[in-house]
Amino acid sequence: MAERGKPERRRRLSRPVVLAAAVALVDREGLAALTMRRLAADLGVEPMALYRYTDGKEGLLDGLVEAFFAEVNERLRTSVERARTDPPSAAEPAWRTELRRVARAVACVVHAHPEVLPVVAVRPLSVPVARRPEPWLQLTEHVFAVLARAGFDDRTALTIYRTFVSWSLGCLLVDKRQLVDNPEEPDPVLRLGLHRLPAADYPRLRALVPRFAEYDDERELTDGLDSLLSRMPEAPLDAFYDRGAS
Amino acid sequence: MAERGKPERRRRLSRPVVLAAAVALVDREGLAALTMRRLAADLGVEPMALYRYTDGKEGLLDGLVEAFFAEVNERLRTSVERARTDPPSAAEPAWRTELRRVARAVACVVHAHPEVLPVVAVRPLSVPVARRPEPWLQLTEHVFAVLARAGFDDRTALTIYRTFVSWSLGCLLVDKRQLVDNPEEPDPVLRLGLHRLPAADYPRLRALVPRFAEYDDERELTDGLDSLLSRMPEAPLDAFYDRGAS
DNA sequence: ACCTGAACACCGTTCAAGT
DNA sequence: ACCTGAACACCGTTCAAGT
Repeated sequence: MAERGKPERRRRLSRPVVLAAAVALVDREGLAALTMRRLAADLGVEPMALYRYTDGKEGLLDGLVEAFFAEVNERLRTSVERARTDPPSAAEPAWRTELRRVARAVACVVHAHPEVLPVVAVRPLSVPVARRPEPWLQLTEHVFAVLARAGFDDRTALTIYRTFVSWSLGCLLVDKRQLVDNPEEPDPVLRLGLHRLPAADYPRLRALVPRFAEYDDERELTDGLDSLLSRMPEAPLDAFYDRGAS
Repeated sequence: MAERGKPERRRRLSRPVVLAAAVALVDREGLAALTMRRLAADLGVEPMALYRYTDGKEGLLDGLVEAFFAEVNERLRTSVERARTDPPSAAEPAWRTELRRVARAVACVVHAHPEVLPVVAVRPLSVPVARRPEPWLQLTEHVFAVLARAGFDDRTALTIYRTFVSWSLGCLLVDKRQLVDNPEEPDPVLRLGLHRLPAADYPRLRALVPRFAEYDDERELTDGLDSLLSRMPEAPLDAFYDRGAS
C-alpha cells in the first residue's frame, strides 16, 4: 500500500549503484531487511539482475564491507585533520598520530552506518585475506606502510597492527551495545527496561548500566589506544626524527 | 542418502536439550546450518515443537549466547586455577587476577565453539541489557562485584568493565580471523591464497600476513589486558590490603 | 551484454488439530 | 502440556528466454 522509497530509479545498474542501495536499505531498515528481492525492488529491477554485480547474497554482504571501507578511505583522503599538516610533536611519534586518525575515521563511518557494524566485525571471520574487499586491503596496506616508515621490524609492526585492530573493533562493538527498550521514557531505568531485572539478583547491573550513557566513546577509544601503543617498543626511525627535530 | 547424526534421539525435549543440540549443530556445520527445520530434524521432531522452548529463530540465537556464557560460568566455577587459592601477590591486586581468569575462561569457550563467536560478539547489539540471557547477566554482575569489592567507585568500575570487554572481545575476533584458503598446502603464501594478491599493490600485506600464525593469542590477550588495566586508578581497598600484607 | 520470468528447494512461522 | 501436519509468505538461486 504505502509506496516505499522510489522504486523506479531507472538509471542503469552498476556495482557502486547496487552497493549504495544496499547500504541505504540497511541504514533505513536494518540488516534483516537486506534481501536480494527487496534490494532488487528498491532498484526497480528483477532479483536476478543483481547477480551480475554481487555474486549472490554472501557477495552482497562482502559488498557492504567494501562500501564501508571505501567510505573510510575516502574520509581519510579528504579529512580536514590531515596527518601531514600536523607537525610531529615531541610527545608523540607520527605513526601514532596517523593510527589515531584511522581509528577516528572508522568510528565516524560506524556512526554513519551503525547497522553495518555487525557485518564489518564478523565477515572477515569467513573471508580469507586474499579475498577481502579492495578498500580493506588498501587500508591495511596503508597501516603497515605507516609502521614500516616509522622503522618497525615486521614482527613489531604486526603486534601493533593486531593491537590496533583489536582495541578499535572491541570499542566500537561495546559502544553500540547500549540498546534502549523504550526510547520515549525519560527515566533511564525504565527506558533501558531495567525494571525487569530482579534487583535482588543483579544490584550492581541495575545501578551501573544507566551510567553507560555518560561515556565519551571516542575519547575512550583514543585514550585506550594511546595506553596500548605507548607500551610498544621504540621505533628507531622515530627516535631519529625526534632527535632531528629538536 | 547419508544418514546424518542420530536423528532419533527420543529423550524428551527441554530447553537445555534444544540448546545443546543447536550448539552441536553449529560446531559441526557452521552457523548457516542452524535452521529451525534442520535442528528439529536433528532432534527427531517436527519444526514447530521447538517453539515451546526457543521463541523462534531469533530466540534460538539468544539461546546460543546463553549456552555460551553458561559454559563460561561453569568453567569459572570448576576451574583448577581458583582465584581464592592464589595469594594476592604484591605486584598485582586480586581484581586483576580475577579479570584475567574470566578472560581466559571466555577464550577457552571460544576455542571450543569458534563458530558461535560471531553471535556472541554481535547479538548484544540487538538485545537490550534486561533481555540478555541469564548467564550473561550473572557473569557481568560477578565482574562488577569483583570491582566493587576492590573498592572502586561506580564510574571507575564502569570504565574498567568497558575496557575489559572491548579488549577481550576485539582480541578474540582478531584471533579467529586467520582464515585459510587451502589447508593442505604447506607453503604459507599458497595456503593463505596470498598468490592472488597483486604483489605490486600490497607488498607488506603479502609479507606480513603469513607471520600472523606465529602469535600466541592468549598471551596477547592477557598482556594487553595488563597494559590497559595497569593504567587504571588505584583502588583504595586494594591499597589497604597491600599495606596490610607487607 | 544486460535483464526478465517462471520454477525449485528451502526457510520461518500461522493455525488448527491431535494425544 | 506437548507435539503434529498442513498451509502460507518469503527467501536465495537455477535455468532458459528475451532484447
